[in-house]
Amino acid sequence: MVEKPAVRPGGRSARVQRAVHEAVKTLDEEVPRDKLSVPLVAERAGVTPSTIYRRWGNLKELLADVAAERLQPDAPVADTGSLEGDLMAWAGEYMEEMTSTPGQQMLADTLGSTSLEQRQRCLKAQQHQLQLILSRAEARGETPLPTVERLLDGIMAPLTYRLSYAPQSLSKANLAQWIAATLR
Amino acid sequence: MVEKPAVRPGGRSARVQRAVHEAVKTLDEEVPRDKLSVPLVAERAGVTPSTIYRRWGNLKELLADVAAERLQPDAPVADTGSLEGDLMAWAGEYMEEMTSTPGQQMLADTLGSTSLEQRQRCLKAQQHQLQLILSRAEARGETPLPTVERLLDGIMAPLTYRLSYAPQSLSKANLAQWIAATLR
DNA sequence: GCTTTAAAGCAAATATTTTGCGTTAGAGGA
DNA sequence: TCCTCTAACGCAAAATATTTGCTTTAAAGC
Repeated sequence: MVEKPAVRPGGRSARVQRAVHEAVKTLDEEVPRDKLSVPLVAERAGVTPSTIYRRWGNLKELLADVAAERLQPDAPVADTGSLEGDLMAWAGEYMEEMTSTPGQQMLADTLGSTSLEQRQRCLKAQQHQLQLILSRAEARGETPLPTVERLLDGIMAPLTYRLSYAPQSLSKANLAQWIAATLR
Repeated sequence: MVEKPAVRPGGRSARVQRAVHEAVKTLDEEVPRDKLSVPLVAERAGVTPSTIYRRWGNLKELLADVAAERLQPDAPVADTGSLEGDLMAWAGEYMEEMTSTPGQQMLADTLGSTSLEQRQRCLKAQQHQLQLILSRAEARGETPLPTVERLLDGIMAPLTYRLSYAPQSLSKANLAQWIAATLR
């Protein structure tokens, strides 16, 4: 049904994937969104357009794939010493990243994609990060601890909702309030 | 900067807009999404493709425009006799609509659009509906009343988040719980 | 090494998008 | 009511992008 992104992870396939992803990321900073095209990406990546069409289908899905990958956490979550602090640090950084122009693009790319798969990757990553934060809180002996689900509904959901519908209305104060209310 | 959708509301312009919107809506039920194209819509609507390109820019923006329009409430909100009941009825209907395949498409179309404008239209509509429900509750003497903002953060945000990231995990029970927690 | 094959390249065939210019319909004034 | 003005549309040619059939390449597995 759905092809895995890297059937032959070690070789040419992987090289092409890296080159194409890299090309998308650099071009996205150089050209306005409506000028970004498959042939342009292909040229920068040093591959033929048909390779991209055969592998990703169309520009939209390629962009969703790249965005989903970029949303995978690369840096470990900071340890501030408290659950509330960790949440504020992590979600605050996420908020900052996603209110920027490229961040807004990434959000639109993932949410606009036809395939649920990419969004599920992002959700998994968020769940994983939150679980990590919760485990640390548990090790510290903080209690009572909320569930990951509760953190998603209480913090990430309103954050994401506003990132999409009213990004200019977002502030750290908002975030702090959601976190406090969710931990109460 | 951003052209108003109907500069000459009474005439040919409006007719073309209606025909194009109508064409998108019917075609969206007939052909798979990746077969939907501007030329196809143009033919069905009885206009030339260049008209659509000049007016909407590209397919993505056209779809976002149509989706935003469809998300404008047409039916008045049911009056169930209580704030909680009204919220459950209204949000429940929304949830049902948006978990369907065309609903998921509409959501992706609006959230994937480059222009914030369309999403703001949807937000305005939701705020308006919620305000209506709150006003009725106030007339009934229900108290204390939450703010519209609180309803958005507590109910619509988690609903929307799950509609995008994990639609299969949604249930009426979830919704009821968010509503109850938000009114508490 | 050899064989096998998934994925890439190439190029021709289609399809879509853009653009310049002529035409039309409706808004606003006389 | 008629006239004028112009935004929006139609048309068709040019420019781009997408699809497709076939060939070639490189990496996996023996």
